[in-house]
Order: sequence, then C-alpha cells, then structure tokens
Amino acid sequence: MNTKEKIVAAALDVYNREGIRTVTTRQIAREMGISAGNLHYHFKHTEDIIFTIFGQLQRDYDEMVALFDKKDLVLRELLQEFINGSYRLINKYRFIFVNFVEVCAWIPAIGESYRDLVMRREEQFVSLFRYYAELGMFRQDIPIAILKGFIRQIFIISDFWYSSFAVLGGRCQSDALEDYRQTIEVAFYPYLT
Amino acid sequence: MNTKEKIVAAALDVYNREGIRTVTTRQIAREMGISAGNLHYHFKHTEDIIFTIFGQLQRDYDEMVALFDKKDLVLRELLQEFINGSYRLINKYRFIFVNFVEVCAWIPAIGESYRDLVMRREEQFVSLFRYYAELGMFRQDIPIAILKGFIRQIFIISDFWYSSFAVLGGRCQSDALEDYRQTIEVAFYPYLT
DNA sequence: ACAAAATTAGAACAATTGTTCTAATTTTGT
DNA sequence: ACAAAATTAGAACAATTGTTCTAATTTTGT
Repeated sequence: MNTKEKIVAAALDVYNREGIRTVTTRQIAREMGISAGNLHYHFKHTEDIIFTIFGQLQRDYDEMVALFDKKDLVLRELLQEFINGSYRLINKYRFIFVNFVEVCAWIPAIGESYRDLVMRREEQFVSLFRYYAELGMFRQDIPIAILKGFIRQIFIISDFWYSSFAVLGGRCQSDALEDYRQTIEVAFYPYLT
Repeated sequence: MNTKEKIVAAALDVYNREGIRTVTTRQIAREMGISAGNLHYHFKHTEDIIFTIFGQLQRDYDEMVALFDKKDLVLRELLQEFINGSYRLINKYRFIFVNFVEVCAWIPAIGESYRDLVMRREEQFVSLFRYYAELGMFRQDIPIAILKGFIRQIFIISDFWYSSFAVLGGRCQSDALEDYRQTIEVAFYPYLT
C-alpha cells in the first residue's frame, strides 16, 4: 500500500470515527505518522480525498451487484445477499451516508455520480422484480407506480438506515446487522408471495 | 420579536440554506445586521443556538400531535394530516434532519431528547394502529414484530426523506411535498384495508 | 429623573485551518 | 554510479474561527 492509498484508508477510518465536521487534514496526517505537508503533496485539496473515497464506494457497489448476477439466486437468497452486501458497504463508508447532503453540496461531482447510480439501480430493481414475479416469488398485482415507490423506499432505508441507527444510540456491531436485516425484511414482507 | 428570537430565526434560515458545515456565528450576525459580539452576548456558545432550535422543533411536533388527537379522524384523513404536518416540520427544520448524526454527536442532549421522543411516538403509533384495526381500517393480521418494523420504517422515511430528496437533486417546493406524500403513502399501502 | 441593569458594537485574542514553500532525502531509470 | 524525479518533514502564511473584553449606549424600574 503506497502513501496515497494509506491516506485514503486513514481518512476513511478517521471520518467514520469522528465525522467530517471536526476532522482536519492535520489530524489524518498525525494519525498515520506523516506530515501535513506530505499529505497535501498527494492530495492538494481535502475534497480530493473524499472524492477518491466515494469512487471506491461506487466500485465496491458495482462489484457487489456483479457478484449477485453471477449466482442466479432464488429471491429470498438474493434478498439475504443484498442485505449482507449492502450492510457491509454502508458500514464501511458510513461517514458518507451520515453526511450525504453536505458532501453532495460540497463536492457536486459526488451528487451527480450518485444520481447516475440511483437511476441505474432503479432499472435493475424493476427488471429484477419482474423476473421474480414471473417465477411466482414476487407479487404480480403491484401497479408500476407503487413498485417505483417501493424501490424509492428501499433506497431511503438502505442509504439512511445507518443514520437512524446511529441517532437512536446503536453501538454494538452485531445488533447493527440484525437491525438492518429486520428493517429491510419488513419492507419486503408485503411484496413477497 | 426580541434579539434572541431574531438570532434563532436567522440561524435557522442560514443553516437551512447553507448547512452547518460552513456557516459561522459571524455570518449569522452579519445576515441580521448585528455584531458578532452581540450574538454571543445572547448565546454564549453556538451549540446553545442549535439546542434552542431543536427545542422549538420538539414543541412544534408535540403541538401537531395534540391537534390530531382533538380531531377524531378516519385513518385516511389522519394519514393526510400526518403527511402535511410532518412535511411542514421536516421542511422548516431541514438542516437538523440533514445533519442529524453530527448534531447528536456534537450536542448529546439533543440525541437523548430525540430518543425520548421516538419512544413516545412508537407507543402512540402502536395504539393508534390497534384502534384503527378495530374499526376495520387497518389490517388486523399483522404480527407485532412486523408492526414495530413498519413503524421503524415510517420513522426512517420521515426523518430522512428530505436528505434523500436533497441528494437526488430535488429543488422545487411543490414537487417536494408530492414526493414526500407519495413515499409515505406507498409505505402505508400494504397495511390499509 | 436617575441609578442600575441590559444591550450593543467593535476591537482584540488565541487557536486552528487548509495549503504552500523550501530544503533535504529517497527512489528511479539508465 | 549518478542525474532527474518523486517523496518527505517542517516551517511559514494568510485567513478564519468562536469567544471575550471594553467602553458606550439604551432600557428599565422606581
């Protein structure tokens, strides 16, 4: 791992731990035992670090989705894979989810990139649900408007479940995954056959 | 409106507009045409302003709920009142919702106060749904675990819908309410009879 | 009317911030 | 082996921050 990668890893760690509000580039540098000057040699601006982290999140996400496609799963299996996989990402990059609006206002390219991702995701979900509806695993009597609303719901829950969990005072890791699983499953419950 | 109230109003306005990340007490003071020294005469610390705003949000919320209780509504009417009322609050205090985790980490009293509110809200919802289930307006066959999960879902959506809307690039006010209404209604859809 | 208290503006302070600059050291390609 | 390029530490900079201090002005209670 070269210095640039180490900076990204350290920044992710510190941001997750303390939030973007109070963390400084000096603190990130100190934490990893390099000078602030050196950090800014590799990343001229703080935004550049965060933008790099966001890029990593997107690559991780695409990788996860590609993995699902290969496996050809039953809907309930896919749901479990989705829960485990998305939880891992949400937890790994939680500071971004916790500060999503501010980050997008600060670095507009992240907002644009996210909106692209969401549009792709939405289509994937629609065709996925159609596929499982034909296999009799997903309800067939759902109007498209409701279906899109349901997908929107899943996005809100998966993007902001961590924020809610954190605000409610959740700490323990094992509780966290169970809480996330429960929340997503309940959202799906009325739509499964 | 005395100076103290004016400061709170101006702060709410500026925070909603620009987010807590970049706004300074100097900027709030400048915006309302008073000196920074004067602002800090009324609020020694920045946290005190935010804590006051959060107190206002809670009073507004309690007021809204009390209004519902008086009216003795049919479930679908109540749902509409809830959507309109909660939207008004979410929009009025949007900067808090957008920075909920950071605000709670910064000012622990807000987190504690919110957790109290959520516990009260949860009980209210359970007994409300029981009441409407007896009247045949809400499904009676929902296990309590699912019901609690559904309530959790509603909280996540109402607390973070704005964040999602903002990140998706939503701007226009009229679109916003419709989007919120649609999202909440779809969440309720499978549980109404 | 007038003393005491409350409010105000503006200067001042000490700390911190992101970033740049400089000079030294290390690594790389040949 | 050695010149050029990349990396590093640490000092330096200019701007900004929340907050305090001081002295003036305004309001309040009697």
